[in-house]
Amino acid sequence: MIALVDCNNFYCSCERVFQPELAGRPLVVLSNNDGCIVARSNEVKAMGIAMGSPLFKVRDLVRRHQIVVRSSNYSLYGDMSQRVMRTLEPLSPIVEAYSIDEAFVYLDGLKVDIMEHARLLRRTVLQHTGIPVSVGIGPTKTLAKAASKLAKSDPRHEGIFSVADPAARDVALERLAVKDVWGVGPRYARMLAREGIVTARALRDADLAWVRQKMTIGGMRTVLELRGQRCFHAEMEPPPSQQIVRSRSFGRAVESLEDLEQAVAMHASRAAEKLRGQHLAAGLASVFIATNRFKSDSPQYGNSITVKPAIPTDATNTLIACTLRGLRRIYRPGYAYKKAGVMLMDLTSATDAPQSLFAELQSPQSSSLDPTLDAVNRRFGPNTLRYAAVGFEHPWAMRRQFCSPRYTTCWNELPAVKVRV
DNA sequence: TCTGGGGTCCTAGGACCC
DNA sequence: TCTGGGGTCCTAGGACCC
Repeated sequence: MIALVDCNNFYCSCERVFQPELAGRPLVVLSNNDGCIVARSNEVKAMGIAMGSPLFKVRDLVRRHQIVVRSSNYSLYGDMSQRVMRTLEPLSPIVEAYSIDEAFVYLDGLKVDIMEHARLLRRTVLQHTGIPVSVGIGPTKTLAKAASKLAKSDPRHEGIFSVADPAARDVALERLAVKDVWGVGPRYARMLAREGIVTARALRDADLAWVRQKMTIGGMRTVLELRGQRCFHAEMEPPPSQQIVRSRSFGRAVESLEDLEQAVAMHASRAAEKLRGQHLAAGLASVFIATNRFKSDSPQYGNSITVKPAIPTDATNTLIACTLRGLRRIYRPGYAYKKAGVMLMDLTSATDAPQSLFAELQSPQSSSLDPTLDAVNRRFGPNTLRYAAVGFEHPWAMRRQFCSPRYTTCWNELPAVKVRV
């Protein structure tokens, strides 16, 4: 069996650990710029305030119910998450940290009473960290997730629910809405509802070939998992990242190229830090900017461009140089920009990249306006100049660059207001 | 003028997760 | 006035090569 250990209202619970007087009081934690509600205490959930609600839309409720409002503190949550995971580790041979607030705890091979062990997990995490958790138990990850939803649905379960028993499973899955199944998002839920499938049980019993056709291979795996067949296995160490994104909305819209340059340079530098933290090098760097998509009455513009360094790199100044060149090409004056970001892609192991180049970049004698280019050209010869902004190796790649909407689409000419980044 | 078959790589778009 | 920030996977189709 697998137990999913899920921290209740995680960010709110973390805040309460350090401010116990918040216990029992309605509490929300906000996203960046204090824009949206990203965590709600049970009291707030009971008021019907939805996850992701913009704060300004629920101001009245917040005032009326004296809801306590907190900005988010991600280093605190990351630290608390680690404490929870470390607490779980001695209690199971395999603990897979799935997200900041969830872990799959494998009970296979443990000679214990499963419900008793679930109570132990719950009690120990609460004692060691102060975080309340729910535990869902099932033979597959999807069923354990389903069980944890049910554990939270009724306080009489005291935070623990099991679908280990096949006979009880039918009743349990009948009670679970199909939209609450792991792997079924809003789009699939709507499609399934049109087909008359509204419960987890109905999805489990649906025709496999039909599911495969309508929901692709992932949907098929979900159904098999609901039937008790394991398709999603434990991943002990996370696979290396395929992309690294750093982006933020601005607190206030900006118009000037200089402001955007500052933001993009900062994002590039933070993204490069993340990159080096994972010992990776980036083969492509993308930069994107966008206006405020919620302001449908003001002119909209959004664009992105992908820039290719001559060689995969993890050097901050190279990545800043690339992204700033890209930015200058997509920047259009006269718009109120609300968001900017940098994405690093085509990631490879940094040990495969020529380290000495980076050593060279560190050295203070690089002097020209673009020390990165200097270093690259000294090392690889002047032809390496097809570096950065317009750097594509083949004529057809160049053509694609100018034809592909990804690189060139500007929405400001279109009647429909649509911003893509 | 019309016409093959097999393969790879890349991208866009759509879905999902937290 | 004020609306988050990361990620992944799958599929179809286009462009290329021989």
